[in-house]
Amino acid sequence: MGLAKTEMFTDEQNQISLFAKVFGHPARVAILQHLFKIESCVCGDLVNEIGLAQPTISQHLKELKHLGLIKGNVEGTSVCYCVHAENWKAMKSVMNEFLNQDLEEKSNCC
Amino acid sequence: MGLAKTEMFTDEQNQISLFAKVFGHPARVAILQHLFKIESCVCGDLVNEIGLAQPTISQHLKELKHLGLIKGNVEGTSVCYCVHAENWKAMKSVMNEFLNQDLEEKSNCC
DNA sequence: AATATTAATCGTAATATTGCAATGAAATAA
DNA sequence: TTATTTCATTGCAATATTACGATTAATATT
Repeated sequence: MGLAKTEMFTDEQNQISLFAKVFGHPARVAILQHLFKIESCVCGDLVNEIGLAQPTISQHLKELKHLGLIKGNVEGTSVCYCVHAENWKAMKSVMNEFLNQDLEEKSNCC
Repeated sequence: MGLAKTEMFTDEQNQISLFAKVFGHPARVAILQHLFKIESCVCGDLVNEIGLAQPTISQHLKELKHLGLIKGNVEGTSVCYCVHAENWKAMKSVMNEFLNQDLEEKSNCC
């Protein structure tokens, strides 16, 4: 079979894995880093910056947008993409709660 | 084609995406949460806790171990898995650096 | 030794992801 | 209108992932 049924897991587990999955490809990491670095909208030059074809970049942007992590503004013939600040913050809090779980020293058996 | 060539991206981007990918499945998130919650080694009862077959859980554990996030100790016929504290901490710092990037307000165009 | 228990591995089917050429849609420029 | 530019969409082919039955390996128990 393919993927596990989401009913098997908690909403939180599904949400974490959805966020993580979108970060699970270096092209999407690169896109996001670039959007952050430029501190502004970035239009079609993502295709030039990252060495992938335009449809491929477009597809990765679509996934990021679908999750709400970025938003796109049409400006003439080009489209301006930005990090969606509030949604990024919300994602961060979900991921941080997961990543910052602490191990209790008392019962570290391995 | 399949996956992008890692040469196209920075080591950091590849590392982030590798960590994220392993969190990109709810079963692995559930396994890790369980390992944290129990605050100790967990052996075969992961199979009972999570509703997946034993080979499937074993495969997920293998991926987590391969990335170094958990370690396994053989104890008789059973195996005890724990979060690898130092490696988890190292992973956290890589992921936090990525997640905690800040947007500059000055040029938020969208 | 024979049996039971636990977990890893193998093989394979089902599904998802990735990448891109080709094409289409929408706005602009000539 | 007729290019031109920019990006989205479609339609594949290649590859990766997921899940599990069957089997194997290793230890424990009888």
